[in-house]
Amino acid sequence: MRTMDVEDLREALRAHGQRVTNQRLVLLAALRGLGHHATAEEILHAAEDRLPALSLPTVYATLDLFDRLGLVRKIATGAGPARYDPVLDQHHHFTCRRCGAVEDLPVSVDASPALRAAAAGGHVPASAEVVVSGLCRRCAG
Amino acid sequence: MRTMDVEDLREALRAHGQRVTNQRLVLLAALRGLGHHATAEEILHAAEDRLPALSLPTVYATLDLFDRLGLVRKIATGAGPARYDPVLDQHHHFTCRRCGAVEDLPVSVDASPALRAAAAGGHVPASAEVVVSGLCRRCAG
DNA sequence: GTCGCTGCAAAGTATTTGCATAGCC
DNA sequence: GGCTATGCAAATACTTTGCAGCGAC
Repeated sequence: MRTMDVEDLREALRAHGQRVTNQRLVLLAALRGLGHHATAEEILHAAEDRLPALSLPTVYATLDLFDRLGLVRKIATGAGPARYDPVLDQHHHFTCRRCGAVEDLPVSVDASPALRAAAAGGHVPASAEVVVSGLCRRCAG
Repeated sequence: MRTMDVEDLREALRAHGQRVTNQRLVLLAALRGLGHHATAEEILHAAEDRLPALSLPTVYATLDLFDRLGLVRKIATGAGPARYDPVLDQHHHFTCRRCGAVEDLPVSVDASPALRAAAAGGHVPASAEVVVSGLCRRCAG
């Protein structure tokens, strides 16, 4: 699968009538560069050398925009701050109940019955994923 | 399936060396009585006539205990406060991105590959569920 | 009687809002 | 040039913590 680069982001933003700003370009690159499911604060720090005046509210606003455009997925863990996942293909998640860590589960599960059930209930489903929760390696050990 | 009643809760608490208190008995009954995926505050209000001095920290502590004992499931929505689900059988959830509402999806999906993948990754999985997110009837309309 | 649960107050963490300025289109 | 995004400060929302007294065992 093709990875999302700067040009793709420009296009996606324009297609939705959103402005192309440095903050948006750098923040998506920073999240992707971190290579894991980062928090807003981690993304802020990762981008600070390129945007020294960057603020946390901007990070939240930008990630929220990306989430609405389908460029990232916000993952609320229930333990600590939300994590953000750059979406490149369909995958599922493990989340630790104790520390809030999130890890990808590269398995294929057919969740379409759940999507259909949500639609049948009158809702407008956007995505379906399997969430496994428990204790991560670290917290269990 | 049999529903969890007061006697079951007594047993479950004793089996884990936990004390059987009025707050615990009333709070589980209140959550079950509400008939939906309630927030801590909703549960507090639902129990207030039976326990006028009940406090929100106690509600949180009690729901957290129930969650650890597997009597309820905490559902972090990412929009608004967490919801709590009295667990009686295996089911999945729809959550609204905008208002945080949670609804059951009475479908059967085989999520066991995801459980196995988590275990293979060194984690200790406790449960797996399909989470469909999107806009609920109300927010979409 | 002991130890854990509860209630209260307070703090802490995560996230959002209001407003003035800067910067994209 | 108009209008949106950003940065800053502050506020809000949610949840947890510390401690003293009560109640289960």
